[in-house]
Amino acid sequence: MINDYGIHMQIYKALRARFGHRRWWPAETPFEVLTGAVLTQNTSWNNVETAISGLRRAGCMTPAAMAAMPQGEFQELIRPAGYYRQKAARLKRIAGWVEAKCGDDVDMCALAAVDTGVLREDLLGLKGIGPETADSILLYALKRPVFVVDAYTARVLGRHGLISPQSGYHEIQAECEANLPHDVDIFSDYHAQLVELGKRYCKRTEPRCNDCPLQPVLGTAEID
DNA sequence: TGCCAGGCCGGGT
DNA sequence: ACCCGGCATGGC
Repeated sequence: MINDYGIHMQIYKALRARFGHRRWWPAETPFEVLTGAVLTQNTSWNNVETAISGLRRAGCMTPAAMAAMPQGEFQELIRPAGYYRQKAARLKRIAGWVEAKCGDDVDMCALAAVDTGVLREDLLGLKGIGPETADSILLYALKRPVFVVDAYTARVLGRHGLISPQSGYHEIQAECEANLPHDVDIFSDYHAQLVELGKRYCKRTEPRCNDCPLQPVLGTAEID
């Protein structure tokens, strides 16, 4: 059977045929995924890349180096990513937490032993890590089968009537996880595909998806 | 040139 | 349990 997993698997196949396999998350190490996940909060990835390059050049893309860096100097390094005073304080504390758990290990191997649910709660307990950031770290850095919901996901699925307009993070996540195989590669690539679709066809400033590649899958019953 | 980008926190209802 | 203002830079 092809359609065992329902509508989301069909959408995924259509998007993948259209866009090809996406390479996500763009990062050299798991610790860099974590760093990027915090820096990209309500911020364009282009700005985050500038900040990440600076951190790499400064030798600051490791838990111990980041935790030890003077606050003012660290602020200047991440300034291009915006909200730099907030993010500097939070990210340095998060780096300290990682160092306490893993030492100066950019692969954060020690976290591999921790149960996903426990790890998620630990991450959510850190100031500066909310649901999306926690799940991005779990999926893209630590390879746990957790579906990530972001602004693109909610907008794309909402405009196609696949979720109710008032559904929150966990409802959207549950809807996707219930209709896909719990597989890290599927979750990763599907999320990346939805972002690509959003960027190209489902911009926030436009009232609806134009020329949407999903129409063959969804039929004509488009909802706003 | 104002609006937006791969959210989260804290205080208020 | 929601709702809101604040946080800040760079691109279009």
